[in-house]
Amino acid sequence: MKIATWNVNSVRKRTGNLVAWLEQARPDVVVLQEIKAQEATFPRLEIEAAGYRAEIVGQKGFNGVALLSLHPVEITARALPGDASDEQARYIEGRVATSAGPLTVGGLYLPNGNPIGTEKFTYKLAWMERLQRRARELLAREEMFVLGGDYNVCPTDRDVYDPRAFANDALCQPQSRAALRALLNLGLTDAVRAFDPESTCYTFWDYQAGAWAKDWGLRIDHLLLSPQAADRLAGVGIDKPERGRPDPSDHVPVWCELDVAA
DNA sequence: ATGGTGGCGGTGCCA
Repeated sequence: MKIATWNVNSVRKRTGNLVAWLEQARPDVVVLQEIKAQEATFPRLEIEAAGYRAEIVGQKGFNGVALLSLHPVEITARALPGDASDEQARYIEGRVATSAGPLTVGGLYLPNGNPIGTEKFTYKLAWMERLQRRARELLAREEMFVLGGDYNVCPTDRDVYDPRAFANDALCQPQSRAALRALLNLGLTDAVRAFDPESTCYTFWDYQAGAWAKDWGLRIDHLLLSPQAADRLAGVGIDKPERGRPDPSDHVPVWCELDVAA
């Protein structure tokens, strides 16, 4: 089974690119971030015509996440537990059946947190604490899960085209990185790094300043796997050509292949 | 060069 994540930066603006990618890449499950849409404006017909069922947690104008699947899904969360007052649409989670038992897929859009020194950065760190608690709950089940999404954290300086330029950026703060490491230290596997510990493996290139042409990228979209999922990890990929298409998102899809059947 | 680009929504905010 192929599990993917993609920050599409408006699902309406990206409907053409998204459907073409779904037809070609054919992920079994994909989580989308920054759909910037609610049900009324979500391109459900186009996505269903490509063979996918779609569950969304929408928000007008900002944020918004979705879970698309070729197979039946039981939605297990429409928000990250731990703060009932948090109204931002940043988390969706579902379960699909596989030949090796249930697979839980979480899709997350982790707060950007800029600028540091503000309540936005505080919110980011608090959100990461909640994500760690959710990961602990899922780990206790001793089942396969994948937490995929736009983490808005560059794990190390190797994941940044110019670490000095990002020294004061929320994506590269020691606290952000420590919170991501804490998640990994629970026993999760960064799927891309499991296969490629050295290359840059960027997943995002800013629209500004010709970043794509100069390969000024960041690695901020990740797939974190439970031990039971990591044991079946068969391959990973970053669909970099998507960034070079007309009207691209500033992020590209990241996917992993698990050695299980639907 | 304190810029630059893109999306939303119809003005600044967010990334």
